[in-house]
Amino acid sequence: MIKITLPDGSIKEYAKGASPIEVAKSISEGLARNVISAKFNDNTVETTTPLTTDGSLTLFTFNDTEGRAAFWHSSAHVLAQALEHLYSGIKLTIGPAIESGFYYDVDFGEHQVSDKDFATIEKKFLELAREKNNFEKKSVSKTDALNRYKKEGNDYKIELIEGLEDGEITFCDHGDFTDLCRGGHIPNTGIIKAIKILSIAGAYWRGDENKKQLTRVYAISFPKQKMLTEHLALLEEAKKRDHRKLGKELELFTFSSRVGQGLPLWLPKGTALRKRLEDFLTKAQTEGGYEQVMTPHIGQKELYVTSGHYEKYGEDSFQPIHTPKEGEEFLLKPMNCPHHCEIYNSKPWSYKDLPKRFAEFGTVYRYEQSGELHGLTRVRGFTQDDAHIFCTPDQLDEEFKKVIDLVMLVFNTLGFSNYTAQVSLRSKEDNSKYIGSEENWKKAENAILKAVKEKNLNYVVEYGEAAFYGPKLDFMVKDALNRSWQLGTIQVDYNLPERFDLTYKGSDNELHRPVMIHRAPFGSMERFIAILLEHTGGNFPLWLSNEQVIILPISDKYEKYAKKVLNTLKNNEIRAVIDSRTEKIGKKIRDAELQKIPFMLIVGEQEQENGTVSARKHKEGDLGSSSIADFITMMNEAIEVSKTAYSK
RNA sequence: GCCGAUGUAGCUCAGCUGGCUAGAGCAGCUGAUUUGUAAUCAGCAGGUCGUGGGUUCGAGUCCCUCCAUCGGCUCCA
Repeated sequence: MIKITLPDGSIKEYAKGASPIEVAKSISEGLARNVISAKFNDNTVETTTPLTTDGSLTLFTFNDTEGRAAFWHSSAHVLAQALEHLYSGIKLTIGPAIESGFYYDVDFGEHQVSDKDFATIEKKFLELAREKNNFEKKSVSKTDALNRYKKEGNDYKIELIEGLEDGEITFCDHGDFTDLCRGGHIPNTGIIKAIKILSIAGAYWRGDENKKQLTRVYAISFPKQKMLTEHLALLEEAKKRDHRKLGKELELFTFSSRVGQGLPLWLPKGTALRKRLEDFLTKAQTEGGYEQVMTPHIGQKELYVTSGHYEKYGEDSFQPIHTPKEGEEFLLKPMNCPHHCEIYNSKPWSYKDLPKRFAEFGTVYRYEQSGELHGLTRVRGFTQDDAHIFCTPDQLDEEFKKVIDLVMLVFNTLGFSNYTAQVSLRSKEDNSKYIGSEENWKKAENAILKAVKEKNLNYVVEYGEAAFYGPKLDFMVKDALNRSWQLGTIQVDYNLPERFDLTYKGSDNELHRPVMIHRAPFGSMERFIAILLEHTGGNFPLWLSNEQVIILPISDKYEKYAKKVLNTLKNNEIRAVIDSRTEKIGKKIRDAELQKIPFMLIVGEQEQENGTVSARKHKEGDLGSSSIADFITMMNEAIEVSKTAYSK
């Protein structure tokens, strides 16, 4: 007998060799039906794996992340099987589960696959799934494994197997299909009831653009058809929050192919919104001891050669601007730091002057690859809410923590509670793309790690994500379709101060090197507004809305009174407009609702006589009538609340 | 940059396998209506069908180039 500890702490005895599914059966038939994956002593096991020792067992259903991973990973096997049935001679590579579904990377050889083939693939998939074949894992010797794929001529699998230790290689069979696999499957294929091929895309083998590009088939599967239908409906809903769609509807920004790819044009309403965000941050920064500076949009090439940016990005960026003078070259400013370094260099500093905090809404231009451009989140011309802090080494920790506080203020005020703090460090393997001494990198990394710990931030460490001159603390936020974007960023830099020979006079009367912090709480105005749009669906917090109130006269007889109300609101710093079209009130309300204006004021005969307004709240409806003064009081309170709505 | 898809009026879309002057709704303009909590009615106007080439008696429809957009990959100072 073996003793099995269950998640609730209870311990039950089973015959040696009992499988997780048998354990589930002993608890309830219903559970046994739904169990699709299991973990035994922290190892993922098949539901049919015989358990031979005492240990703790966790059972997973589709409701668990682990269960879904097993479900989707198993689905990838069936997808591969379906593809092998439909396309002869294809080479399989890898097929993992992802956050939402799974994919399989395939070398289709001569075959051309496009979205017109999705229906056929789905049909074959379901046909194979319905065979209800069990997933069976087996150990294979390295030689046998290699021989199998050598026979098939599948170099990808051979490469994978060569990276594995003999003795740890396993295959998984179901029906007529076998794949190299470390395991973690659902009991049988019959559990998969619904499948949707979502898209196909090119993906480089091993993520290396110098290697062959494979075809990646993305799909998602479910144990019930209804779940698939719901999932697809959810995707449709998310598309309605797409910032590109909302930006157009709300007239915030546009693009013109004549101006150029990735070069956003800010419309009046978008500009007003952006200005409001800039004002909000400027105020917070002024309180935090920052000083505003301004620098030009171009700089001599030498400036970026000094900073190291030219060597790193010069070839793949906008090329130098030439002047009538021989050999004179300017670059469009791709970042503000070198300019700010030169501002620092404009006079000698004492340790008593530091820290200096130079802030600028600095517009920069980067030649992003055409395939990378994406609405406002990835553009070629954008404005960073940039600042550079020059401080003594002693001040670094304190300054870094203050910047974290500032980022948190921004995120809390705008409701980004769902962020990931990511400590972006150098690659573990290849340090060739970074500049600066090992010692300085270590110091910078330690400063960041110390600060996040002292600030009690939940953070993840990502290797290979550092900037070439230093490590970063990045604040990642997801868009409507769950894609992660870097918004806020804080970077510690010991390198640029050296390259620009920045100094300050210490109390010892010697020259010392300051440390530099690069930081941008929004990241860029463009990307931040894009993500804000997707999070709010265009229903901005009241303090940020361009039009907080729209006045809707019942007919043009009440135009005069409407204007009086408008002026009263304006005198009280409430942003309002009048809809004076000769439309029926229902139409005006509908249009105001579609424009997502937070409050509507209906004014007609009654209101004019009594000096009142009838308020209506966006999405919520009639609030009843009140005096203008009472409405203003209510508005001012609501605006204040909207500034702190998300703070804890 | 790479793989795949898409591109018809300001917006959302129709236009089957190539066949008469390219359609609709909304938005716009004009007129009528003076309206009470999500669309008043009528009329008018609006498109070199992304661009340039080609095939054809004939191209929005088929082929190629380029441009732009979308989903990924790679990249992201």
